[in-house]
Amino acid sequence: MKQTANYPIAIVDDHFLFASSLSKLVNSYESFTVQFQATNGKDLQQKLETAEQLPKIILLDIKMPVMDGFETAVWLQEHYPDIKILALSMEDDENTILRMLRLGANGYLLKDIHPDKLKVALEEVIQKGFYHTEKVAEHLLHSLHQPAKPDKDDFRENELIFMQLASTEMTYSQIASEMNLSPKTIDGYRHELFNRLEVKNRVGLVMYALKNGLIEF
Amino acid sequence: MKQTANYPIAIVDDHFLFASSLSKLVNSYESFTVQFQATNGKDLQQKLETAEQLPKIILLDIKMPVMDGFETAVWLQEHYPDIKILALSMEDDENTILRMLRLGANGYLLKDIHPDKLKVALEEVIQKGFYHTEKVAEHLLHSLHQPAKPDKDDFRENELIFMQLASTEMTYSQIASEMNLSPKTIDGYRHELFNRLEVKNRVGLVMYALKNGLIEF
DNA sequence: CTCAAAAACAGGCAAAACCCCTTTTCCACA
DNA sequence: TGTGGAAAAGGGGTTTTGCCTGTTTTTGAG
Repeated sequence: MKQTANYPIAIVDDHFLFASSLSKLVNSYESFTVQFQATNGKDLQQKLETAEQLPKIILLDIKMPVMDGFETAVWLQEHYPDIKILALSMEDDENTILRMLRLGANGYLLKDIHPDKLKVALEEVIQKGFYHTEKVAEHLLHSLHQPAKPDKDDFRENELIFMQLASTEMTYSQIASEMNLSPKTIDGYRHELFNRLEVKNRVGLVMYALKNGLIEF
Repeated sequence: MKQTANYPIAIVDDHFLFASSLSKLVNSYESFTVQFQATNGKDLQQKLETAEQLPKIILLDIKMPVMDGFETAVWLQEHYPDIKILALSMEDDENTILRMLRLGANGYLLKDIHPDKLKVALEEVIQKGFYHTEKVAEHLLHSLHQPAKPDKDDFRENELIFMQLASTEMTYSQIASEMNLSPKTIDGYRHELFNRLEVKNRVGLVMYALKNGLIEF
């Protein structure tokens, strides 16, 4: 048996089948061993507290119930800054990637990569501290030329509520009473948002909000 | 080494990392061996043609580029009716499940199941010819009480085009000229759809169409 | 070829959406 | 404490949408 360093890995993904399969794959790499799996951020918190040994790298899914990848990354940065985070996601949405990297992820892998890349990624994160695929780099470069997509933080609470309600069949005056505001204030919200987002009408506003994840549908 | 039956399996999933990981898992079951992986339906077609041995079961993802799970299931039914299909998806949307089962899938697994269930599912499909989790059964029972969600086939081509255009910032008269129809005809489409879909206005129509996958956004 | 169903088209009217500009209210902060 | 800027509210308009009640044209089965 060869004597090589063996790094403990944790996998956080709500898709149990995927997480388990991925474990098998990671365990087949001789330098890495999956220490535990968690199904969301909360679950991870508990498992880290009771762990006798901390994982070196956490493979972190983004879309999860209860506590998603973003929240988890923030929490990890605060409580376990030494653990490297490798985000693992299907979303190749530029905003998502950027957001995750800004939150301190040491790499961003798309779930459709070749398994060999995962091994390389793990190794590079251990050695260099980070890893990025060409695809992610490409996306990042692209996003430099593309105007930044908006975030929920770019809007006031009332604006978000208004947009959510604008996506229903309510008239503006109904929205006004729902929000305990004058119809004229709603008129103002609309005008302001139309201008800022460069949309021409209510449908345009709703589609914009949906496309950018500002409202649920 | 125990001497047990060994069934060949094929995996069709565009997420290469998941497919590869899943292979490891399936290969760890002594009665099953992954014969090949494909990244979409087209890819599967080619690999089946050149395969010296046909897989007994195909683990089939639904959302895939090029040729998705639905198309693939139809094609398989026609060309290789003996191969069992186990649909494997994240969507627990009732319509999707029903549609897949109607297209001849012998089982429907959600990607967040426990890996043990996959083993059971594979075994049962071999023995009984089908397998369904409680969750799927539950969804199916639920769908009996829930009115059936609409399909693209429930709409005429023009209605779908109209709905797609209604989700833009165009006015109805602009939509009319875009579709080379009189504004009054568009008026008629709208009236008809509002009635049938029980929506009150354009936003309601657009949201309905989006929720039911009738239009892209 | 015939005829009934459907699809397309139409006028008119009220309501809602949209637009521009002004005034009041509120609150942070100097 | 009063003041400047932002949020809220208002007045008064045009355009678009939504909803009737119809008529004409197209389509397709027999």
